[in-house]
Amino acid sequence: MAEAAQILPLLPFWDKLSEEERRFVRRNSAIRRAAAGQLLYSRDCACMGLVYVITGCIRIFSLSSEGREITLFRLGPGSPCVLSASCVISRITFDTHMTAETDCELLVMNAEAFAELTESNIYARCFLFEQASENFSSVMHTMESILFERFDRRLASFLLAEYERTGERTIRLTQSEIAEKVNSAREVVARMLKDFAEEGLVKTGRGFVELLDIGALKVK
Amino acid sequence: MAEAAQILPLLPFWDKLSEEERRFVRRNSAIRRAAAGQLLYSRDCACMGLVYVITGCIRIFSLSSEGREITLFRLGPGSPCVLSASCVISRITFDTHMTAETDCELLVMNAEAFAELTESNIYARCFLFEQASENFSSVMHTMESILFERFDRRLASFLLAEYERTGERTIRLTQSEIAEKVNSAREVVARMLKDFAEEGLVKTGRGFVELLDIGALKVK
DNA sequence: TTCCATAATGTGACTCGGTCACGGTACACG
DNA sequence: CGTGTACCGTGACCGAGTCACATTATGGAA
Repeated sequence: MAEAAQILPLLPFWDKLSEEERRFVRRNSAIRRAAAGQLLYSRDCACMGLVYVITGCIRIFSLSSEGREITLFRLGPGSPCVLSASCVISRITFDTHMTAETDCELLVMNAEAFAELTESNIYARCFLFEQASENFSSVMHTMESILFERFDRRLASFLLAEYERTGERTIRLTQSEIAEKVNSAREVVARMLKDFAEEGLVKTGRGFVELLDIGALKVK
Repeated sequence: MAEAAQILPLLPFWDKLSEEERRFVRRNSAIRRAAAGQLLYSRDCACMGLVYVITGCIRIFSLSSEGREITLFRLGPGSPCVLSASCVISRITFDTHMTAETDCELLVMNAEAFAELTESNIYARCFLFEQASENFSSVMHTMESILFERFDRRLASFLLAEYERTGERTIRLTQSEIAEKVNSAREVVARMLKDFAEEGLVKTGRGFVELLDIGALKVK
C-alpha cells in the first residue's frame, strides 16, 4: 500500500523543489485507487491534475461526438500523465479521456495545485511540457499508423507485438479486444483474421489467435 | 531586410539568457530566405534546429511511405518552430517535413547549438517543450477533424473559414488547392462541391468557389 | 447433466471516402 | 488563332467502417 510521501520523490522535478513547495505538493496530493474499467477523466469530469501511475495501466483516448474512441496511448507503472491537467494548462487545448484498464493505484495532485506549481517553478513547468511532448510522440505514431498503414499490416504488427511481449504464439484475446487495441471494429478484425487464416498465417478460435507463420506475418 | 540580432530578442526566453549565452546564440543563428514551395526540412535533410518565421508562411506535414501528405499545421510571422529540431531532441521521436508555402524569411539557429542551449538553460528547454505542446494541440485538432468529422462538414468548415478570413464570398482557389488544404484528394473535393452546387450552397467555376448560402453551409 | 443466457464469432449488404484512369474544357501564350 | 497545359468531371474500383442479424461456444443455474 503506497504512501503519497514515498511516491512524490519519484517525480523528476522533486529535487528542484524548495522545502516549502514540497510541503505544498504533499498537502495537495493523494493516493487514489481505481477499479478496472473506471472512467478517470473526461471532458465533463472535474479536471484531474497531475496523475502518476503507481500500479496498473491507464488508457488515454480521444472521443468523437458520435462516440467513437481512439486510444492515443497507454501508461503503466512509473509514468506520469499531464494531459489530465489540460483544463488548467492553456497551451493544451484538446480534450482527452482516461480510463483505468486494470485496477490501478494512482498518485494524484489536484489541478489547481499543479497549475500553481508549474506557474511558479520552472522545473515543474518544464517537466509538464516535456511530458506532454513525449505523449505527442506516442500520439503521432498512433495517428500515422491509423492514417497511413493498411489495416492488414496494422493487425499483423499488433499480433507480432503481442507475441514479442508475451513470448506466446497463442494470443489470448477476443476479437473485440483486439479491435479495441488496434483502433478498429470487431467485424473488420474478424474478416482480416479469416483472410490470415486462409493464407495459413494464423489459426483462430474462440478467445484466441494462434500465430502459425511468424515470418510471413512480418512481411505483411 | 531583417537582421538576426534584431530578431533574436523576440524569442520569449531571450531575457533569461546570460550575456555569454546570447553571444553563443548570435554566433549560431542566421537569417535564411526560402522561395515558395521550397522544401525546408525532412527526414533526410540535415537537422535544421530552431526556426523562427519572420515573414511568410511555412507548412509542417507528415509523409507516408507511399507519399501521401497530411498537413499538421502552418506557421506565420512571429511563430517559432521546434519540430525542425526533432533530430536532436530525444523526446520527439516522429518525423515531420516542412516547406515554405510562400516566400519566407526565417531565423534559423543551428541544431547543435539549439540542443546545447536547451541542455544547459532550463528556460530555453522549457520554451522548446512548451512550443512542442502547442503544436501538439494543433495536430490533435487536425487529426480529430480527419478521423471524426464527415468530409462534407470538413469541406464546409474550410470554405466558411476562408470566407471569414478573406471576407470574400468568392474563394479563389482551385479544387486541387482546396484538396491539399483539407487533406483530401482533388476528385473527392470535386464530387462534394458538385453535391453542394446541386443543393444550391455554392457555385463552382474554374479556379473559384462562390458561397451562395452561408447559413446552410454552417449547418452541414 | 441439461438448458439457457450470454459472449464470441461469421457474414452479407451498404456507405464513405480515397485512388485510378481517362476524357473534356478553359485559358494563356506563342 | 491554334495548341499545350492546367483545371475540372466522372465512372469504376477498393479498403475499411457500420449495421443487422445469424450462428456457435461456454459457463453457470436448475
